[in-house]
Amino acid sequence: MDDFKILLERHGLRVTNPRKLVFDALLHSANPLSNADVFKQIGTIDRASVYRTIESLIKIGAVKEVYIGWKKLYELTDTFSPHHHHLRCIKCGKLSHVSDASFEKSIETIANDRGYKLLAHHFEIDGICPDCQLAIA
Amino acid sequence: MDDFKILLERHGLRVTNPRKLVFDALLHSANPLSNADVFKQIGTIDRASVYRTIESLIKIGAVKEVYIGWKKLYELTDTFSPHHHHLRCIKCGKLSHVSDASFEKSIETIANDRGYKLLAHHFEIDGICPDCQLAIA
DNA sequence: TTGAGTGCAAATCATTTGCACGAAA
DNA sequence: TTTCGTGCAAATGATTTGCACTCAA
Repeated sequence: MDDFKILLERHGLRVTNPRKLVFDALLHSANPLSNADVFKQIGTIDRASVYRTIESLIKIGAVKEVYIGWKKLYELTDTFSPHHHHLRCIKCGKLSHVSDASFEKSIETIANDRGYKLLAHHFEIDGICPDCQLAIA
Repeated sequence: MDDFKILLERHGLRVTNPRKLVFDALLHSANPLSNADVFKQIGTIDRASVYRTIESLIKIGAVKEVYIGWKKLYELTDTFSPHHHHLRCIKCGKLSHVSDASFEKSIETIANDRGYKLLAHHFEIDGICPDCQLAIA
């Protein structure tokens, strides 16, 4: 949270209550949250403020967008939580984090081979988790 | 197009003009299209029909959703166009198709290692294409 | 002929914007 | 004090839905 305040200040942004609340909600959530999720979870700030706050937190690099199950969600950037992707169970909705160095490496290779300067990548796996496979069988 | 008609019939769906037009628009487009793109390109059918048509084409497995630059777009499934991912230039917006067998293989490995039954995966690379790198330098 | 599919219009839901007030710096 | 950021409310935009009519089978 201190790092977050410093980041705000470094970008000339004020440390306000809504910004702290949004950051905190994302920090304490195991999964990425939608705009509406953040709004509902906090309860005391306006919808529009949630939109505007998330937007500025993205600008300063504290938050990033991810897509899970075709919805736009938000989570803290790699600065605040380690780089990972999501493995989603389509039955129970459970999300697992995936960190795989060789996978990340092959993404670099793909971009480099084609002469692209790699900036970002987005990745999600949808499947059925072990528990749900048992439940079905 | 004949395969498409057969697919519709196999699912008990009628071969209608809107369905043929939407399929045709996607078939002849080099890039995935948004709902609005399809609507504008066809011009003669209703917005709501585009939504409903795309929805049913997804159900029968003719069309799939892809995310490019955080927008929901549609393209034909692997049945009608080979499996690939997108490499996007954030400067000029150009899209390239990426097919990489070893990459696909590593996705299977990730899912298998974790005991998941792999159903689908979504992947996009954002970068700067060779042309735009030259233009900047 | 007849019911699935369409167009139209209205409803709903998500997101953005303008403005005046409140609170960080 | 002086703006920046917020809440409120209204505007915009995207998507969905109900209904009556049309046309594929």
